[in-house]
Amino acid sequence: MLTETTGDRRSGSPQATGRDSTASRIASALRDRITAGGFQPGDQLPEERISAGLGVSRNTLREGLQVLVRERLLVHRLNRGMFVREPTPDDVRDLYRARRLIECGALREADSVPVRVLRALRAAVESGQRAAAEGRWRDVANASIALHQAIAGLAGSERTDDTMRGLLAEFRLAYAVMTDPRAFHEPYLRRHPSIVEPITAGDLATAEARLRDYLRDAERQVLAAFPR
Amino acid sequence: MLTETTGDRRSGSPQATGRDSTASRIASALRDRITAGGFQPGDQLPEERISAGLGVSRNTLREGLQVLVRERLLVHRLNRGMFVREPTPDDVRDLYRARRLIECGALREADSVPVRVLRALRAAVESGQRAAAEGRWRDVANASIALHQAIAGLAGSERTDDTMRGLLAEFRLAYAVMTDPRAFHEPYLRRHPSIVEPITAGDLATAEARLRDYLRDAERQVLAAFPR
DNA sequence: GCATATTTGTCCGTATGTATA
DNA sequence: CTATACATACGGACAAATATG
Repeated sequence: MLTETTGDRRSGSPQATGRDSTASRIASALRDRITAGGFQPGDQLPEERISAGLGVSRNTLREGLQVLVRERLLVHRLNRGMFVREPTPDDVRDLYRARRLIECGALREADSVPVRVLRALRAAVESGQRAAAEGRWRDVANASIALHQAIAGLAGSERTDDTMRGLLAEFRLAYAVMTDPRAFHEPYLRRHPSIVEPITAGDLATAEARLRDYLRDAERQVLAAFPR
Repeated sequence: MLTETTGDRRSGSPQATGRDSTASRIASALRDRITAGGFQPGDQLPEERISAGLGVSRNTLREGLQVLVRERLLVHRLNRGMFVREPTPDDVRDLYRARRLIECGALREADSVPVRVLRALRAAVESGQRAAAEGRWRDVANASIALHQAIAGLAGSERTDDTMRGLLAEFRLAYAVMTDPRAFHEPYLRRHPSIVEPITAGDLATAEARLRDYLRDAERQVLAAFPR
């Protein structure tokens, strides 16, 4: 079931283009739905149904979908259509390699920790713990993602931020195979403070070492959660 | 002048789709032309002219262009059209930050150097020197790019390779501001062997240190080459 | 293995809005 | 200020590929 949204076309002005093109708004809307779990990996996105649901033409929809293919959230099978990507174990290994490079690298290259990043780190830890206490495991995942995004932000590079966003979006697809989000997130939740704490203290080397262990363990556990 | 290609539509069968969609072939064709300098930064790509030149409909062209926007080779100005990106000094700084993270990180994380990478490194050094000797400065740039791509390949991650490809493609746009390619590439050409040599010897730490210096100097010089 | 229905791939025409000479 | 050129977005068409009974 695809539960088409009614579409959030600004009703204020007749054909409010808002700020950017319809195609990019379509891409954002679908990206949000995919990463929020609105589609499952492997689901097809039939052009007719989706375009009707979003209230755009098929051509415009296809423009938007190209972007998501480039972001690896969708795969295109010629003459078959668009499908939500199903990450393989190899994908997971690749994702963790890329994350190690960026996150550990960001910690190593950073010569200072901007307050902006510190605040983001602390906010992520706190909101993660609050969400866990209330059993909102989806929000726990969001907090974890925000934390790792903040770490990547230490590199101070827009492009790196963007790359990281893409990797983490792909990760959400991998999370979808998790049957028990609590069992997965809870142990790592506890380790978040042990990474953020040395960052606060300016000891980035310790933070990097702990992050490296954390990522290694997480990789193992994600892989273990794969069927077969 | 845009020197439209005649298009390589298979004449054997009526509409041979070859292997992948027309949109992605369009994207590849335009990406090649942009990175090869077939368009200058700032050039507009009018839909009518380009689609006619490539022998595809405007709809199909627009699908392909989305990909290049996502790759940052084109910028989309609403109601104005698509333009080849003009990197700013800030972009250059960001690109070098991202490159340092990936290239130096790849050297650090690597625990071994696959023969495949070694061969690529040596081939890049050699073809660069040959091209320089014959004054083919565009090929010198290509060799340099191949070398850095190979270094990133040490990470052993497809996604990292892809990220690197994107960064280097953007770099070609920045090179376009260089008035004198020889003056820019020659000094770095000499430093290539000093980076590859320790890699061959398995001394990745030395290679990383030299690469870091190299990137710092290159960044300075690229920035210096910017007008104003 | 066949006939049929569905979906994709690609094109065209066009109404409307926006910028520029 | 009005042409003119161009981009935006839609809808319809139809062949080819694929799924379905």
